[in-house]
Amino acid sequence: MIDRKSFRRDFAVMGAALARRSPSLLHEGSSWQQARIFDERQRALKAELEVLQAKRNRVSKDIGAAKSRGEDASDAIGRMAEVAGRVKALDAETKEAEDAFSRMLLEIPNPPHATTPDGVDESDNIERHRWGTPRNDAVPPHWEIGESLGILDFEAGVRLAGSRFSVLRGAGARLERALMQFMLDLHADQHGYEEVWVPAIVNSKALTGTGQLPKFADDLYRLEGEDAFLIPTGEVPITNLYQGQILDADILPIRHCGYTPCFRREAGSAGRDTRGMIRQHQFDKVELVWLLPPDGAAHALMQLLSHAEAVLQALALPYRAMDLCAGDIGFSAEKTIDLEVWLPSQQCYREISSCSSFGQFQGRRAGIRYRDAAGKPQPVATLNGSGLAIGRTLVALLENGWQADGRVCLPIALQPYMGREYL
RNA sequence: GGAAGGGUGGCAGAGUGGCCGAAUGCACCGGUCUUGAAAACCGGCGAAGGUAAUACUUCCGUGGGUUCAAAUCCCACCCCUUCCGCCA
Repeated sequence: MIDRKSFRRDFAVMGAALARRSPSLLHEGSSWQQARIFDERQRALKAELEVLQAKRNRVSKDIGAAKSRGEDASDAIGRMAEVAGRVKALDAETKEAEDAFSRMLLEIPNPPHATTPDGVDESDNIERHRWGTPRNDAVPPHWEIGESLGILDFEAGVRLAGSRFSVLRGAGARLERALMQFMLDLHADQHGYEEVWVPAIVNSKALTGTGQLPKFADDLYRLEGEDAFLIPTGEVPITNLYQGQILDADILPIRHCGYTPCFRREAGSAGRDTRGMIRQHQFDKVELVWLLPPDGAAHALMQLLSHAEAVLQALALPYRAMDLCAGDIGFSAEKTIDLEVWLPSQQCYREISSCSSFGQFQGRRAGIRYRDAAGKPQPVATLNGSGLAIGRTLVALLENGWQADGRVCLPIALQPYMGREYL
């Protein structure tokens, strides 16, 4: 959520930043425009209401005092009955305007950070750096490799749940498990994250806290008849661990890693990546989450990124890092750096990790605060990134480790977890 | 799912219509004392809006109602604890 005070004070500046995402965000009738209208209305009503409330409180106190002296107060009580009625009506009106204002604010995305480059879509993203040497020989797509090894079964996935679900068998299932364990061990032991294990079902409040709701309900699986959703990413439960809390500054930064399954309806991505396990309704991910004072966020994002990169490097997977442009970053993010792994069958880089800084946007929405040097509660800054998406890592390992003899060579780091060198 | 009890500030816990944004204790912050620390003593100490600063307003699980006035009374809902049922 954007800051209300800045919204009022720096309306033009903030609007200009938002326009970098898309000029349509500022159009007539947009949440941005409506928010301003409701805010003005809400403030005017509140001013009027508070004067009345003050009067009511004052006179009520006098009535109480008079009664305790044994005096008759029926005259004042009669006059206050009318005030009470007006307070009630005005209060309802004020609440309505306030709620409308809040609803609009929740629909406004985070203004991009100054260091987020201009651009409208992914073609405007800017490469920061590359690592590793991509192979250029002909490699079959991962689904062919997996099926011929008997470790990937897409038909079974369809039978059980429909398209975009898959089944792993034998060494494939073990590889999925090995990757989770390897990644968690790396982050917990080498990078100093505290590992957490969290629910894969959360309520709407948690999803509002991190920004998935109210705007993106269509992307989520909702449990029927309950205020409960399958998580689209571990970011939601892990960040919301601290929802509504005021944290002591000396425990910051808080840094968590955690494995969760992720569930996405993929509404609107029909036809994209329909084959294979690049885009599934259910996938596994190891997530990295930071909570910290805002001034450390930029530096922390670079550290977080390096932790995600460490996984790719340990697995000897070539990748590149991309600065996402203002038109391509997610709703809650102010800055995002994607890691894209080389997929030889497609001869291109594909997203495998997304590392974002949210500024105080999520801290404000989720009510996660810390005490600054003056002891004042302030929203924390949050950061998160995939470290990494497991399914896509498995895909990358199959293709990058594939040999002409049909076998797949496993990276050394994974061999202890797999108990073998080849698939 | 059934029954009973309960949700108050960082924590514990008092408060059953006005003098309550809320006793008290702990924790925390500042000070006195001390070589230093502890103890003791003195003072401070919830959040949000609002203001130049005050004032003022709101918040006692959530939402509604009664009343001049609600933490306190009424209704609905949510959550927690314990017991029973079920269960990995």
